[in-house]
Amino acid sequence: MATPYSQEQLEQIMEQFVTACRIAGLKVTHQRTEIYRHLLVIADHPSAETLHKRLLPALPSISLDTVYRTLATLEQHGLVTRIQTAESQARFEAAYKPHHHLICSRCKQVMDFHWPAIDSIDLPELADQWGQIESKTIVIYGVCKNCSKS
Amino acid sequence: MATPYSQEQLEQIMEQFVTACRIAGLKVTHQRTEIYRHLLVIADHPSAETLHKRLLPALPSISLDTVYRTLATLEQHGLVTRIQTAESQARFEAAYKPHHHLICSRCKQVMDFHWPAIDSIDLPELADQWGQIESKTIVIYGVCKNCSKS
DNA sequence: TTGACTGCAAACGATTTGCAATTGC
DNA sequence: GCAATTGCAAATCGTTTGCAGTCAA
Repeated sequence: MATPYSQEQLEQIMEQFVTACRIAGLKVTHQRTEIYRHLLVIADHPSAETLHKRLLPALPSISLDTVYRTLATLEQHGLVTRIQTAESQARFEAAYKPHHHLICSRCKQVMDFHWPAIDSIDLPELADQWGQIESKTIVIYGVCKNCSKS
Repeated sequence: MATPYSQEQLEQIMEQFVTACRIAGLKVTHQRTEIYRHLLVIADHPSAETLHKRLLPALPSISLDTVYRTLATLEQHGLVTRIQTAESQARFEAAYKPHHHLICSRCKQVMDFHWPAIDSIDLPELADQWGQIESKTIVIYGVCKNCSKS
C-alpha cells in the first residue's frame, strides 16, 4: 500500500509526533522516530518482526527488542495501535483516523476501510450501558479477491 | 455470566454437536464433549488455560495440550470461534449466533451483545468489493462499569 | 481391530526481562 | 551528569509437536 500522505503532511505529522513525545516525557530517539515514520509511510500493518527487518537497512544496529519496546511504549501513549487479529503475531499501525479492518484469512493482509455510517451510529442499549467506550473497530474476516482467484 | 440456555436447549445443542462431529468424521470423545459443553454452559470467553483449569475437577487427567488441540479442531470445523482480542492469550467461545464483543481493557472480561442493525446493514463499497466476507464482528474496547468504579 | 485421539514431555515462536553500555535532554 | 533508552543474551509465556499408549467406532 502506498503512502497515504504527501511529503508535507508527513513532516507535519512527524512534528506532531515529536511534540506528543515531549509532552508525554518520552525521549525522541532515532529509533522511535524511524519506527513511527515507517508505520506512517508504509501503511500496511506489519508485525514487530517485519518492521524490524525493514528498518535494518536504515538502522543497522536496531534490535528486535527495541522494536517491541518502542511499539509497547507508543501504544501506551496512544500513538500506535495494536490491531486485533486472530493470529499469533501482533500487528501494529500508526494511530490516526478511526477506521476499520478487512483481514484475509489466507494471505493475512490487512486492509483499512472507512465506514462513517458506523462511526456515528448509536450503540444498542446494552452496550451503551456497559461502561465507557474507548474504541469501536469492525474487523471483517474473509478471502480477498487475489486469494480467491488462485 | 450464567447459562443462556435451558436444560432442554442445552441437551438439544449437545445432540447437534454430536451429529456435527459424526458428519465431520470426528470421534465423539469425553474430552471433546466436555470442552464444548463447558463453553456453552459458562458463556464467558475462557482462554485454553482457564478452560483447562475449570475442566480438571470433572476430568482430572485432561491435559492442556488436549484442550488446545480440541479447540483447534473444533475451530476448523466451525464449532468453536477464536475471539479477536489484542491480548496474547487466545479466547474461545462456542460458535452459535452472530454477535459482537465488548472488551474491558482493565479486567479483560468479554461481554457479548447483539446489534441487528449492523448485521443487516450494507458494507461500504470499498469493503464490498474487497472479496468474499466470512465474518463481520465488532470489537469495542473500553472500561466496564465495575472497573471504572474502583 | 484400527485409525483417531490422548497424555506426556520436549520443542517452538513470539514477546519480555535484567543488565551494562549509551544517548537525549 | 543523570535518567531514560538501547542492545545483548537469557528467560518466559502461550502454543505446538513427536511419540507411544488408549479408546471410540
